[in-house]
Amino acid sequence: MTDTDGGRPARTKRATIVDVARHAGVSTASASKVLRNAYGVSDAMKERVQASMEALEYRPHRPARGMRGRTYTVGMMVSDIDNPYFSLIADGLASVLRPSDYELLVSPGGYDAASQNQAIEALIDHQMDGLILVAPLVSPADLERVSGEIPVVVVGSHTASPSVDSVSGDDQLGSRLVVDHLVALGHRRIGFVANHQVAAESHRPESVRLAGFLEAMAQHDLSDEAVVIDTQWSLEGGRDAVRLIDALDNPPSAVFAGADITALGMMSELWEGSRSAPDAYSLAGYDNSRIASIGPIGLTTVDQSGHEVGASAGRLLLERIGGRGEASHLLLRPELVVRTTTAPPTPRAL
Amino acid sequence: MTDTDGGRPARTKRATIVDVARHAGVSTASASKVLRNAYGVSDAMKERVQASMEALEYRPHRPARGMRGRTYTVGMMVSDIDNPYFSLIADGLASVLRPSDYELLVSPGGYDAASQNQAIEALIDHQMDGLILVAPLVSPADLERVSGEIPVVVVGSHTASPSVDSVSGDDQLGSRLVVDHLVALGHRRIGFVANHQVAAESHRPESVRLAGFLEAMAQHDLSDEAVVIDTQWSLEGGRDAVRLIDALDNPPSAVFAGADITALGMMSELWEGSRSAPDAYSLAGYDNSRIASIGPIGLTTVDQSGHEVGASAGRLLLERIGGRGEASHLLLRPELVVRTTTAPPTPRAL
DNA sequence: TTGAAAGCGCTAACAG
DNA sequence: CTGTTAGCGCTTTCAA
Repeated sequence: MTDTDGGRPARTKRATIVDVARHAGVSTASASKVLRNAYGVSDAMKERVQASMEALEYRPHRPARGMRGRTYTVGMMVSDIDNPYFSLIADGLASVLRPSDYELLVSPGGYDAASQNQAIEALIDHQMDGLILVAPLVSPADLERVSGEIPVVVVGSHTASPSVDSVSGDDQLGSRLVVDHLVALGHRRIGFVANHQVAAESHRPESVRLAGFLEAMAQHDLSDEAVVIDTQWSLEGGRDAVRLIDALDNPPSAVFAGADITALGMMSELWEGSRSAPDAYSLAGYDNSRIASIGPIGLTTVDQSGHEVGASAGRLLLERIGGRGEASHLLLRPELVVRTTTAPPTPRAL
Repeated sequence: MTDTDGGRPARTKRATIVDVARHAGVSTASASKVLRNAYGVSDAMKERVQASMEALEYRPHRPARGMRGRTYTVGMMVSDIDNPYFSLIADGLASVLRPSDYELLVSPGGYDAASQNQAIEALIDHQMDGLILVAPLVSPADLERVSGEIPVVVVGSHTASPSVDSVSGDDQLGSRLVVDHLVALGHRRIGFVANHQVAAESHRPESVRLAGFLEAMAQHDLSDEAVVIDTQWSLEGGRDAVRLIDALDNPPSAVFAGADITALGMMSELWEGSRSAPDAYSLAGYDNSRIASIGPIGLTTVDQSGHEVGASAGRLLLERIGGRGEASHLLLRPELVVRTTTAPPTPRAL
């Protein structure tokens, strides 16, 4: 016991709950209770312990907490951290987590089901208290399995699962807003850039947006004028879309790109051919990512209020962790943001 | 036990290393050694244990590992997950982490020193094996303290600390590339948009880029033509910059925005006044974020190869965790990417 | 209201 | 080369 070394400023070990308890002259069990705001501690003890925690600069060791109870950490799985929309979600999430003493950690899961599954498992292995999965590519069955182990809120996918909470924008409505806008402008033949899917999965936003597009066209008696371009929702996919449209016999006068990123790829490709929207054709995106508002871009798009989505997801997750039993599904109302890439159809010289 | 009930989703408890050991008929210590690829296990045992791990779908519990040894997780602190450049870094990082069995978790630390410090502490509390701090706003003293507890690689800040590794672009050179390019185009009076700092901190990229700008101007005998505009590196700061430049008696014919995000703000503001680059003045950014390459934007900028930065940072961190003692500092060579926002000066009608 | 003590799943001495 | 055993820092019965 060479503990009599007092005076050395170089304290290298961090304080544990045992140190706190000793410093406050109480048992570790009591210190733990104070730490967790648990039931049954006198105010006097609470104060004393908290003072000791401050004095020792005590910070609980999360893995240790995780061994028995909670880690007070929630994990968020995204495909890629570079998505302006995800960032808005993270912001909203953070805003509800901050006041609670929960903390957020983000895992970039990549773009395929296998690597996303791995990312999710890693989050579980870390003993997170709950998970936010943003537009996950995993199968419903996997989702079910995961939600058996840990509270899960899915963002972006339209699930009605009884074991998973969800928050998403009303993509059906969003598509209708775009079509209504384009039709009001005078367009009749309208294209939709679809995100190619191996298997049609009705719960994914791309499916809902496509369905919404087709339905809205039908409501305008324009089913015959709906043209679906099948590529990928990405910069490169947008470029492909332009080429595919160019190859069409009867091209549309307006195109709903399905996602901002696709619209940006299209704008880039058009630009390289010395063309632009809305001159070549009107163009609308979806997401209202920050880039869409930059002057020279000025993309007409649909805003889904990522911040609100994230905040709602956070609230749902906290409720779930707190013990709510039944699943809760939120559908948020999107809004159309009209900018400069949509205009009445250009009369074509024949 | 109603375990024979075919419909019930079976296992609810996950396998532990004890289960694996029992299943393989060995001690937990041996199972642990196999798990860690540790020294001194016969091939026969290794095989048997690995088979058991597969059979039981064993996945190590990270908090438990963290209690005694490593968590095999590295944490990355960024201000905001929505930064295209950070995403490139994360990609590069992931590419070197994947083959090792390390995993990456990202913490959005926000835009002030206090919240970043908190994020860093949280990462430490999670018992991460190492930290990547991207352009951290924390003080050198705090950095020193942190690096005493855990291996740290700083990305983006030019530190020469003996206890912290670092990887950054050669911002001094980057600035010179831009100035050389603009001067070669025929510009003489050139502006630099500075990121306002409360205290001048020479290690921060903004300081180095400013210094590099001034030095390059001096080398061209153009010190008198260097005009520094003091705002913030953000979309809004870019807008301010345009207004500040408009108020100048003798405005520059070219502006180096210091960062892409600032240049984008400037483009937006110019656009709203029906102006654009390079007509109003030539404009260059820094970072080569993905948006910069979008056709209608076409921003001339400096590429720092985020992927390479991230990969290098990952390698350094792994080495450090592996036991390397002395600090290592990498300076990566940036490259100029010329696009459409820079051109020879427009002759002004007087 | 408080405290003693038994683990959580894993790793790291140390024996055999 | 393999096994036994003692914790890591915390939470949680269960007594006092």
